[in-house]
Amino acid sequence: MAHEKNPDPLREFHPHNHDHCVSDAMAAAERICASSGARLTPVRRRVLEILLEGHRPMGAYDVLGRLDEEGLGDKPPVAYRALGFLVDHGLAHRIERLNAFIACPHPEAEGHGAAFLICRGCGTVAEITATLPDLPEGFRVERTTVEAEGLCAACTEKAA
Amino acid sequence: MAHEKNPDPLREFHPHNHDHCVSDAMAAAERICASSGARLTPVRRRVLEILLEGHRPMGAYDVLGRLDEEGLGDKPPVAYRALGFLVDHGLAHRIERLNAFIACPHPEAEGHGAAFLICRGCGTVAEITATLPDLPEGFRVERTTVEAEGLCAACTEKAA
DNA sequence: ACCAATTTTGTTACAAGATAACATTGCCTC
DNA sequence: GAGGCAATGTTATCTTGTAACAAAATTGGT
Repeated sequence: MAHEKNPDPLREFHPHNHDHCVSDAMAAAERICASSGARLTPVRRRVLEILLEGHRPMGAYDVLGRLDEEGLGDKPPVAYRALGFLVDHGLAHRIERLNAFIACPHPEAEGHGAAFLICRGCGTVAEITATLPDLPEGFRVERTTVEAEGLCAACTEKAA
Repeated sequence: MAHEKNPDPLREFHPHNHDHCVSDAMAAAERICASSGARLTPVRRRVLEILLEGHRPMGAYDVLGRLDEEGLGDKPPVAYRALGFLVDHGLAHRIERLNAFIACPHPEAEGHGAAFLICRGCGTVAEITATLPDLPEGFRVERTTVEAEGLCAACTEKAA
């Protein structure tokens, strides 16, 4: 099987073989779409690749710029629609604090409460799994946004 | 003393004497600014009142519209600067999912990790205190954004 | 009281982010 | 191959947010 459960949650902050991230996540995306009947069309697939290759949060207009270079579209809705599809299917996430999008590194482990560590030094974002504790009764939670901004280990050292 | 520790965290979802929210929070804001040397100037004070009276998240341009009606300014930086001041001093919070701002109902209980319950039915937002569990070592968290979208009890019933 | 330094306000002009609305094309099903 | 639905193409506009600089007000030192 393909997905161990996110072996090193802070992997993003260290050097690692990034080609594997891309190919693993693309394969997972194919499986997910195949099994749910969702259509991973060329633009959608390419946007996911762009996010995975970028390996950092990208604004919709950053993505659109890439699409434009490749002749895949130059109007905002092109990017927003593809990104919307990816987010809806759990293949990418929106980082609210950054108005940006990032590929999900392990989309098959989903249902999970995703949380994000955002390094303000280097801009790297790591996705981790975090469950919110003890919210009061009487409110039915449907979606959560959990984002922590701070400094990764390397940037903390540099700043010292 | 003024602040018990947020007796009913879901108060926002029920009828309550809202004048008390406004006057209590304004008094707390005065104390906080006085003790920290921050200047609660007329526009800043009025923006805080507007947020408290609105009692729900308001966009910067909603606030600006109110200021304009009152002759206090009609250019975006006027609103953004006042809102920035209030957020910096813990008197208001930014709700990232909504690109909006809401007054903090108990600014003197701060240092707290604020979290927000956003009802997608009625638009009400309640601020609660929640501490994030077990983030991995090796990342120094400075600020957190925790927002949960869902349905409050009343809206859940209506939807049933 | 006066001066210098700092903070706050006023204003212009944009930059950046996002979507509504509608026309067109492609895809699947019967 | 006709009808229905999903996806794309396109226009135009709307919302949100800021950089940059000028002017005024406040503070603090002497």
